[in-house]
Amino acid sequence: MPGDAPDLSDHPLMKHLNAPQREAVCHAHGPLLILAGAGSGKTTVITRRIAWLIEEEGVHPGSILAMTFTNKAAEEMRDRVQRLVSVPLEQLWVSTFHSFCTRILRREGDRTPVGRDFVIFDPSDQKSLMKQVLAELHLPEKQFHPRKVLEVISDFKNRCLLPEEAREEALDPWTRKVLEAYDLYQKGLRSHRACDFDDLLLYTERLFREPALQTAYGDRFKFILVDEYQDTNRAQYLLVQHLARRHHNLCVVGDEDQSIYGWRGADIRNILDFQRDFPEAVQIKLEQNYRSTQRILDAASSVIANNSQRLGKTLWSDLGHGESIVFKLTDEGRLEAEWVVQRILELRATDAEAKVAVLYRANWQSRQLEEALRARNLPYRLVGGVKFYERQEVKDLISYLRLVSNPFDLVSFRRCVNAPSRGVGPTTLAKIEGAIPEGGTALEGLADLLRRGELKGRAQREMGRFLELFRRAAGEREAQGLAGLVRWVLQESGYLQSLEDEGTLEAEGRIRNLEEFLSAAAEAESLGVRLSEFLDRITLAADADQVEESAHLSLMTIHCAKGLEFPYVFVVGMEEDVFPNRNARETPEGLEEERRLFYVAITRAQRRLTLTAARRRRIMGTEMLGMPSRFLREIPAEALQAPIRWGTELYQAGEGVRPGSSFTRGAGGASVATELQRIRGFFDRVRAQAEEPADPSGHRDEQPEPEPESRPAAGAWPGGTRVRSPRFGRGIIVASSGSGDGLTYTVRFAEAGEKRIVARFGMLEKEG
DNA sequence: CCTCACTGCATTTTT
DNA sequence: TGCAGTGAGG
Repeated sequence: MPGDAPDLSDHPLMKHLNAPQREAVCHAHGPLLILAGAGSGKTTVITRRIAWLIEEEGVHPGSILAMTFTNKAAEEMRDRVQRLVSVPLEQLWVSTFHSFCTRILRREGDRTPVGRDFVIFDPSDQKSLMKQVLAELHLPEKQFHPRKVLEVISDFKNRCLLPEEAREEALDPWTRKVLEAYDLYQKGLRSHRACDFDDLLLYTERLFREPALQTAYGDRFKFILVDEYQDTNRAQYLLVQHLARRHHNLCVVGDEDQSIYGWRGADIRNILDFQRDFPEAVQIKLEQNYRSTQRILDAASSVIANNSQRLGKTLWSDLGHGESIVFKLTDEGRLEAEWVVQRILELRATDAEAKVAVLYRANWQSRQLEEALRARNLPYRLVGGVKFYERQEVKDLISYLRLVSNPFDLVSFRRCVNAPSRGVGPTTLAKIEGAIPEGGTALEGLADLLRRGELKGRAQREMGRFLELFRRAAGEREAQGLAGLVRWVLQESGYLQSLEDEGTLEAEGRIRNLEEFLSAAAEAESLGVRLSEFLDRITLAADADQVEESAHLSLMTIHCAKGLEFPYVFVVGMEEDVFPNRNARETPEGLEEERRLFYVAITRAQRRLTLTAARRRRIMGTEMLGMPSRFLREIPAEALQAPIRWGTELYQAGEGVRPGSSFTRGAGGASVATELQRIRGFFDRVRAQAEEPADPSGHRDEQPEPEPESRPAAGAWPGGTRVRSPRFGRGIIVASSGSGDGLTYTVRFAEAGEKRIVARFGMLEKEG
């Protein structure tokens, strides 16, 4: 192989590497695109390449910048490089995009609207600020759902558009209103001296547009490496372009088939177009998989082959064919969970140490699994869900610390001023906020109010103490360090006391959480972390960061599982509307992303993959019938332990029932039993007409049997149709689903935002 | 101003 | 199902 002289294979850094991997490791200069299939030893290649640069090319660690998406990935990368090289790596920049940006903004932030002592707002802070904004603009939350508005704003930010710049994108009245909210929201953030997650990227990208800074940092980072490049959004893309413009030593690693963050603004084109951005780029494909058996890879390849947005890779393995993939259809969600638990118990009987993961599409699906696991006393590790730092008591405590760190943070002020309860309600709060001097802080406003004697009774007494707390906090911070400050705040605020007074089991749990927080602070302090950095870390901590790979049984979403591997993997909830998710189903791109997600799920498995579904399931309190996921059809029959007998299975799963229709037992309509009867009758008629559908070898050919729920029925209005509703006014059809009586449109109304309208009831009229 | 109870509504996925 | 937002009563 050219460029792969035989002597290189003997190099310690090349040990156990295949030819493309070696090529990637020693490619030092010029742009490089590494298309790393799942399980192809990507991290090994990246870390050895960094080691190679340092040891063989003599590159100073301080000139290397490596970007990842999670802290965990960053830490692992740093650790592994450190084991390979002989020099200390303090100067090496390995960090997530977000912490990289935070670091830059803390250094150079004088040039941004929020200065360098900003706080980072997490989603709940964003939401409370947004509510404030919507109230101020008199926008009803019914039509301007705070989360939805924030989503649209986030979209703009991910594309590097500030309010003024997004104007031509905002065509309909609804979006124009959102733009007003965006503008006010940014002003709010500014006066709080706060950044949300997106601002970190956006502001940093702005900074790097300045020639002076671009040159300074571009010069400094002579070698840049980006992991998970397929997940970068526009802001991240531009950021990297700015930095790499100088030296062109940009190595990006990614896999377009594992791009699963499109909804967060990730743009798969970034990786698809890398060759266009850097025509001289070298492309290396890593296709040998060291993780899974061939059977698992066959299934994965066959599934992903249904996607169009690809560069194309074919994974192969020399680990042998391995076990067949099992699919189990159960009657009901609870039985599915119990079946999975039963299989795990059997597994444990032969291999007590077996590492198992149960993966699902959305967090709510963990509940039934947890119940089944607890019933059998099986310990497990749940990843994601309610995060530690988002718990009420922890957030309360954090709000004190944030206010100490940045007194302009009004959201935190509002939170801690009445936690524990100090008799400050909306009235007093409004008074305080009204007293805030121009460009001043809430604490100053409060001090003013007290001086003028405008607070009476309990409020006066409590607020005096509250203010005193913050007067002394700075001193305590100096004198006691991080952990000392936390302990002091817990005591002096009366927060701990109020929990102790409660004396309930719940309060005890909260106290334990606060103690855990305290030890986290102590640990950070021992590492020399200061308050503001500690707060940054907390808010930028990700779900994926808390994965313990030593756990024997892990429950997590597929998103969280990306990058991980497990000998035994269960993927549960393989049903239409669950996976693929109901909302993603509407568009081809959405469906392709779901399929990539399934691909990610499959390729987590090393030895054994089990897929399960349920015919009936309680979702949001109502009984739903679901059809098996269309993705199951994309798995080759040869890879399965037993063929999926579609005719029969669909029969029992309730083909012919409108997905999304629900039955309330007895009440006013059909019971589940009579509904099933109806379905059986329907299917009996189908079976009478059609040939025996259970032919195991033929089921893949009878394919594209119309899928009534995804294809709008004939006569349905296509997307883009302008309509009028008596209730919501003028709008435009964004999507449609179902057929017949179930035909449902998703309509973006000019005034009312997006609504789902059942055609039969909605009285929609076409507009000329 | 706080607490409790009721109702109505929503579930993707996360740095 | 469970949470969050609202309203009545203490």
